[in-house]
Amino acid sequence: MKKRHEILLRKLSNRGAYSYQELSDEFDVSTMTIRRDVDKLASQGLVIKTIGGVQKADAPSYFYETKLQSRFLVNREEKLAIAEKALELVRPGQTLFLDGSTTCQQFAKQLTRHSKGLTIVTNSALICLVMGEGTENTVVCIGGQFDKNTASFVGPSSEELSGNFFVDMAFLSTRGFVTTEGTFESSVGNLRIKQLVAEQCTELTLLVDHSKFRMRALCKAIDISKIKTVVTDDAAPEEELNILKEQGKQVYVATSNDVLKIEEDVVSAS
Amino acid sequence: MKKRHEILLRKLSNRGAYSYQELSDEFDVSTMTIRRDVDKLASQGLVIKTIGGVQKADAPSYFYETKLQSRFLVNREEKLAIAEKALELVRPGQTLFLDGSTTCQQFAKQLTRHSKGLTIVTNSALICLVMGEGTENTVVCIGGQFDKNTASFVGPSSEELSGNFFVDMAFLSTRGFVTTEGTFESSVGNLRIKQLVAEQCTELTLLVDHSKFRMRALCKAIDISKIKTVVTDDAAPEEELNILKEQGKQVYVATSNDVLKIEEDVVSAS
DNA sequence: TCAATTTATGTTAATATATCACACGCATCT
DNA sequence: AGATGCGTGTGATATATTAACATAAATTGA
Repeated sequence: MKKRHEILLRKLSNRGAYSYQELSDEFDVSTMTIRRDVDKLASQGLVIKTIGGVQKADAPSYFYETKLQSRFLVNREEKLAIAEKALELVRPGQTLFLDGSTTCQQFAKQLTRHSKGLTIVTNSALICLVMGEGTENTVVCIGGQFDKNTASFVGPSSEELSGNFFVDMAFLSTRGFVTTEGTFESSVGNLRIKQLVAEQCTELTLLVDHSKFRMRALCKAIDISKIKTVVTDDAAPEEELNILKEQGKQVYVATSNDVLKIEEDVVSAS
Repeated sequence: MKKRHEILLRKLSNRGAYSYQELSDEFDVSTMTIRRDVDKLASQGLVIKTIGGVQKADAPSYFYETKLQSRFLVNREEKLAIAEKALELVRPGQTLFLDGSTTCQQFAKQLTRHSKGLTIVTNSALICLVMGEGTENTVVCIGGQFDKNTASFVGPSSEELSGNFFVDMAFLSTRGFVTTEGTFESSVGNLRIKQLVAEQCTELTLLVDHSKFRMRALCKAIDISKIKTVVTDDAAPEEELNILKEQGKQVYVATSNDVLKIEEDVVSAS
C-alpha cells in the first residue's frame, strides 16, 4: 500500500469525498495519477468512484445485516411517521425500553436528534449504535445470545437481566396485532423478553404500522390489557382503531406524506 | 416518493449496483428519466451516483461511529496480519472472549470466514454485528452501559455478567504494553472487564501491534504473569520480544506485507 | 557500478458520459 | 378553453473517463 493511498483513506475518513482536482493539487501529482490511485482502492472496495472524484466506502459490508437492511425499507415512510409521532409521548428524564424492530430503530434515530437526558434500555445492538452517534442519552443494553436475524440479544441470560430493569415506558413493535386479543410474534426468541418488559414497565406503548393489524402469528406475546397506548399510521383500518378507543386505549395516528404500495411482482421479477 | 424510486431502492438492496442502461431497459423509460430519479435519491443520501450508474448507499451513516471508523484504519495492515496469525491459536469447539478493540474486530472478521462451531463471548456491539453476518458460530454478548467511544458495554452490570462466563481463551488488545510489567489502559470503563476476563479464562492471549510496546497509560490493567501468548507484527522491537521469550511466553510474529508509516504532518495539515 | 527491467508518472487524443436547454404530452385547476 | 405544473424525451454541448504512448524514477541482477 502506497503512502498516498494511506493518506487518501485517512482523508476520506475525515471528510467524505474529494474531487480529483483537489487531490491532484494537494498531493502535487497529475489527476491521472490520482485516478490510478483511486482505481486501485476502488477495486479493493475501500473507496467508491464517483463522477469527478472519490467518496469513502461508508461502512465495510459486515457492518450491517442484509436482511435487516431490506426490512428497514419496507413501509419506511410509515415507520418514520410513527417514530416522529411517538416522540410526543416522551417526557424529559424518563427511562425507556426499545425493542429491536426496525420501527424502534427509526424511533431511536429520532430520539438521538430530539432528546437528551433519557435512559434507554434495549436488547438491540443496532439501537445501541444508532443512539451511540452523538447522543446525549444514556444507553443500556441487555446482553445475551446474539440473534443475527434481528441483531438483538435473546436467551436465558437476557431474560435474567431484563428482569432487573424497570422502565417508565416500553416501546414495542410486533409481528401481528389483533385489537381484541393482543400482539403476536413468530419467533420465540424475542417473545420472552417482550413479555418480561411488558410486566415491568409502568406504561406500554405499541408502535405498529397498518400492515400488522388483524394478523396473528405463531405465539401470543402480550395481552391487550397491558397496552396503554398505540401509535400507528393513517392507513390503519378505522374500525380497529375504534375498537381500541372503546377499550380506553390512547390512539395516535401518524400521517405519512406519501403512501405508495409497491407491486411485489415488479420487484420479484427483477 | 415515486413508485420507480421505491422499486429502485429495493432492487439496490438486493443487488448493489445498476447501470443507467439496465434500469432504462427494465423500467422502459429513457436514461434521462432514470438519471433524474437517481439524482433525487442521491440528494437524499439514499443512493450513490457512480460512473454510468448507481450504487446503493451502503449503511446509513448512523450505522457506524466515525471515531471507530478512523481508528480502524490506523495500522490496518498490521492488525489484519495479527488477526490472521491469531487464527492458528484457535481449536475447534472452543469458547473465546474478544474485547472491543479494532484488532479484535479484524480477528472476529477472520473467525467468521474461517471457523465454525465456536462460542464467542464479547462486550462489543460491533463484534456481534461483524460475526452476525453469515457466521456459523454462537455469539454471546455481555450487556451493560453502552460506551460510544468503543461501541462496547461497560459498567457494573457488565462486570456482574462477565463474572459468570468462563472461557477457554481470551483475546485482548491494549493501549500500552510493557513487557516486564503488563498492559495499560487509559479508560477505566474497559479496565474492570478485562481484569475479570483475565481472571476467568484458561489462557490469555494478547494481540498487540508494534506501536503499543513500551507504552504506559493511566492504569495498569493486566499483570504480565497472566499472559500466556503474545501475537504482534514484525515491526515490534526485537529486544522486547526476547524479554517475553525469556519469561516463557509464546510469541507469534505476523508479517504484514507492507508496513508504511504515514507522516502525521501531511495528514494533519490537510 | 552499470545496464536491464520494472514501476510510476505525465501528456495527448479518442471515447464515453453527464449536463443543459428546449419541446412535448398529460393532468389539474380556474 | 386556457393556464399552470409536472414528468418526460431529444439533441447539442460540456465534461469526464479511458487508452495509448512517452518519459522519468526506482529496482534488480550481474
